[in-house]
Amino acid sequence: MGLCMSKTAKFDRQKVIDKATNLYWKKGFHATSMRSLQDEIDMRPGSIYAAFGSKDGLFTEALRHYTDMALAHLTLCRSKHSSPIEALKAFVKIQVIDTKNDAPNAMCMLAKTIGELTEDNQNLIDTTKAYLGEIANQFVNLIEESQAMGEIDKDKNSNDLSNRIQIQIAGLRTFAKIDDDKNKLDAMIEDFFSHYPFKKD
Amino acid sequence: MGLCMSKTAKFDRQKVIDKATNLYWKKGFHATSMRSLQDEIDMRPGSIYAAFGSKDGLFTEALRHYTDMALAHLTLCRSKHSSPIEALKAFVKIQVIDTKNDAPNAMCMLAKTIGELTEDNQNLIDTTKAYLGEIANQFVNLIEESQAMGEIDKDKNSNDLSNRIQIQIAGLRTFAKIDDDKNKLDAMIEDFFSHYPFKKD
DNA sequence: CAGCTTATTGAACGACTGTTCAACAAGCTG
DNA sequence: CAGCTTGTTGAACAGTCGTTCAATAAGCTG
Repeated sequence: MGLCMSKTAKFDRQKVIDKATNLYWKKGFHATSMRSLQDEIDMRPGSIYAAFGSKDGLFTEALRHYTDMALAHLTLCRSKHSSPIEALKAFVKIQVIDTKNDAPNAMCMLAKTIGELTEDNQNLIDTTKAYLGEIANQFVNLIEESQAMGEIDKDKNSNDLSNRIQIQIAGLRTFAKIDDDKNKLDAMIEDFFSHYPFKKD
Repeated sequence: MGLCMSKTAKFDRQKVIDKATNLYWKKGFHATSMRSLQDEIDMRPGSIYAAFGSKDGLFTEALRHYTDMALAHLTLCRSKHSSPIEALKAFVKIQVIDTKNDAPNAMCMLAKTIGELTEDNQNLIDTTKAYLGEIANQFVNLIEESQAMGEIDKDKNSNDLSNRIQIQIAGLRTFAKIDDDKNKLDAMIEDFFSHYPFKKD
């Protein structure tokens, strides 16, 4: 028996997920209809459901893809800066400032999802929380690296600092939707990383 | 001609708006259907549309009501604290911590709306931004009062400080959906108001 | 009570929702 | 090419969406 005796030609799964992610990110879960997704990714309902199972299923893949992009950004920032704290600052600036130009939505897709969904979609919420946790874990790694280098006080709880960074990103990206003065946003991020609890008070 | 010759008995408009606000706040604009609103406020479609015009119209009234409640909370906090900065801190704690128990949603309804809606509902976004501005103005008033009393450095820009408070509220309320450790949230709020740029660094 | 005005009702509308499935197309194996 | 398996199609489904409107009910005026 051959390993594969059938039709093989398929859509580019990664490209499809990327386009779906952009639409979900821009409009949110509820405001994104399967019809508009069909147009965006140029697939018919049958193919979409065969490949992803449901609207929830495709959304879950979009959340995963979004998280992977964020983690990749973070790794890239780390490679560009010898200082882990500078890498974190650069990452925050990308998320808060650069996102205003090129991204489908100024909001973080994960934060937006946490805010939008209710217990009616508990599994999507749980997935989203888990992915936010993955990003937070990388923050913790960079913070502990920074502490080992003496940049940050070793007495500080790395998990707590990680939480504070996530809070700033969520807050700043919400604020950026109201007032997108890039200089102001940049100054606030600089301030955040150059005062308590990151620098001695 | 009499001033009013007709049926007068009506529903309690304020109570209806309050219930509608709770549902919109909990589920968001898109996930709230007119059918579920009908059940919640116990009115038939014709009455709702006669009184509020549309789903958007009722939502606009809900946003106004939410804003009025926030402003009332702020005024109450001011009356309870001789220090304007303590009043602000108390307000933030109410918004971030107490809201976990009694409110329909841990998120700020205005921030949630800003995040959820797109240019398809530009007028609702504009209204929401204006209401966030009203709250920010009251923050500015309290901050300048605080500066006049010597609590906060007069060189600091009151508008900038107001923005920073809004950013903290948005960020903390998002974070509270993931990790609702009240002690942690309380400590972060205390930290925020007792360090730069509110206290000397 | 009659007559006017206005509030309320709820069935109904067309459009849209997420999803299904029988029919069809396409590539591999033998 | 025949035969099998799998991918793709799009019409169609039952349900829900926001909204309308003719019919009815209810209170005020005269």
